[in-house]
Amino acid sequence: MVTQFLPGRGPDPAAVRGAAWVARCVGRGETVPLGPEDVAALAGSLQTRSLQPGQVLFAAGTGPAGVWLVRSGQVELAVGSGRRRAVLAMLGEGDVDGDIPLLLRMPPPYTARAVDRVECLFLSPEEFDRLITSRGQLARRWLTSVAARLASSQGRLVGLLGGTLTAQTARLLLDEADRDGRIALSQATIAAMLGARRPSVNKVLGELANAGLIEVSYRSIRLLDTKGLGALA
Amino acid sequence: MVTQFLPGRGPDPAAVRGAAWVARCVGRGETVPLGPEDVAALAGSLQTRSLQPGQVLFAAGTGPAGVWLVRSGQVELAVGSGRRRAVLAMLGEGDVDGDIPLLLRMPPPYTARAVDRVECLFLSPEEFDRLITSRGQLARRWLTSVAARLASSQGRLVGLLGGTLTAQTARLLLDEADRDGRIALSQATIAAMLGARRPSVNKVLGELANAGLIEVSYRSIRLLDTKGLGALA
DNA sequence: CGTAGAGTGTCAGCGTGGTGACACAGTTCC
DNA sequence: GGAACTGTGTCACCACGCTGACACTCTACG
Repeated sequence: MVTQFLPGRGPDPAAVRGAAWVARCVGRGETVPLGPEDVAALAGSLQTRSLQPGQVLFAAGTGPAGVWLVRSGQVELAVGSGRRRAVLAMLGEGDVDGDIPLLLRMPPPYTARAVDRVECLFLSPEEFDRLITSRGQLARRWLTSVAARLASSQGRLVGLLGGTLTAQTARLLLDEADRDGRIALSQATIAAMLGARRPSVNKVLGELANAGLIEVSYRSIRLLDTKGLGALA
Repeated sequence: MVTQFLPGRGPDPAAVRGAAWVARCVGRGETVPLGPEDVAALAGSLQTRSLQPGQVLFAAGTGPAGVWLVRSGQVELAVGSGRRRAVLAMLGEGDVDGDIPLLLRMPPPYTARAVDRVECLFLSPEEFDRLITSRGQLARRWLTSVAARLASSQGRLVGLLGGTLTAQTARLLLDEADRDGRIALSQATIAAMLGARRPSVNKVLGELANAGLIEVSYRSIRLLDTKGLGALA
């Protein structure tokens, strides 16, 4: 499922909407606004792609695939599989990945896999290179996007380095919750994000639920007491 | 101790050397060469600064201080103190930090502190902003620098998520070793980088030394068998 | 040279979290 | 509606790493 801008036939409306969305979501708009030409250049390069649950966006160790921008659904960045699976991050709406291997010219160290059905925008390696090289504002904006990811990665690091499993779990829940205080992750995935095992995470979640801090249901957790969780973390 | 380029009196030789050094070290030179004008602009903005052991480059939660480029010595990026100290990274020659808070317009989440006597180059927030905004090649180059830091942070994340303390230690030693296979860190610092306690790390290092994989001395470890360590990790 | 401070080696006791396993609940799809 | 699958709750046993402590060694510096 691929749609692409065809030069000479007018811009693909889906790509134009996608470009406007990128202009809002990637990096910090407040400080580095994108001009109309930047958005138009984006619209000419973006493809839209749909992925089935379990489908791989790019695999660890393979040649660089391209840049993915998630419009809906969840994407898991993980290393290893089975009992040794370590989850680096979960991408949701507005998140970007795949650019780092291109910038550093090295294969991605982790595998990106769709959890749900996922709708993405996609930039080929060549298009990404061209855009970053030719459009200064876009490069500047991309800089803030990568910086934000670095900050978030360092945040995870801090979360993992300190405290008991309860504290780590509390922090992770606070970090991963969406606006409404919901976390749509299986307990196995949460365990893989913490470097812990599922039974241990299950026990901790049970305790947090008993304390009235969260509500646990199937593949989903709701935060009830953000303050309380913060105190634990 | 501050030297700065004084307009009208010709460029400060130290700043010019510093700028050439930045041109070599920051980001990936192969793919994004800096032009002579870029280097000149850098030379006009860089200050050189010396720091005593224990001195703070910037502190967690304070307003953004500026961009630091380490020319010699070690800088520790840490959160918390005492028993709860978590070390995010150790900066050595060629490493950069302090730009992320500027790009994201938020206070740094960790404190940067000199371990040794440290020689740095420094860019004020305003100069950094000006350079990144006006010099496209430099922004592009900086993008690869931040991308490299993100990759390294994710590497630490993977290291922490899996395996026993022995495996984590082996990975950390491999990551932190310099060209000659030396690691100049106290065992307390290694522990703080692993989210573990010093006695545990000491025990692991003893085992690794007994196995002939490393050699442990005062504030310093030498790798003897990189392959063997890799097998453990 | 001698002292203060930082870093290292080591230990017994304890507790958190891992292991492996099984039963059951919720979801999906035919 | 029922089968197949994925996710959750729970348990007894065990081990790895934490705690707190103390003695010793190395280095820096007056």
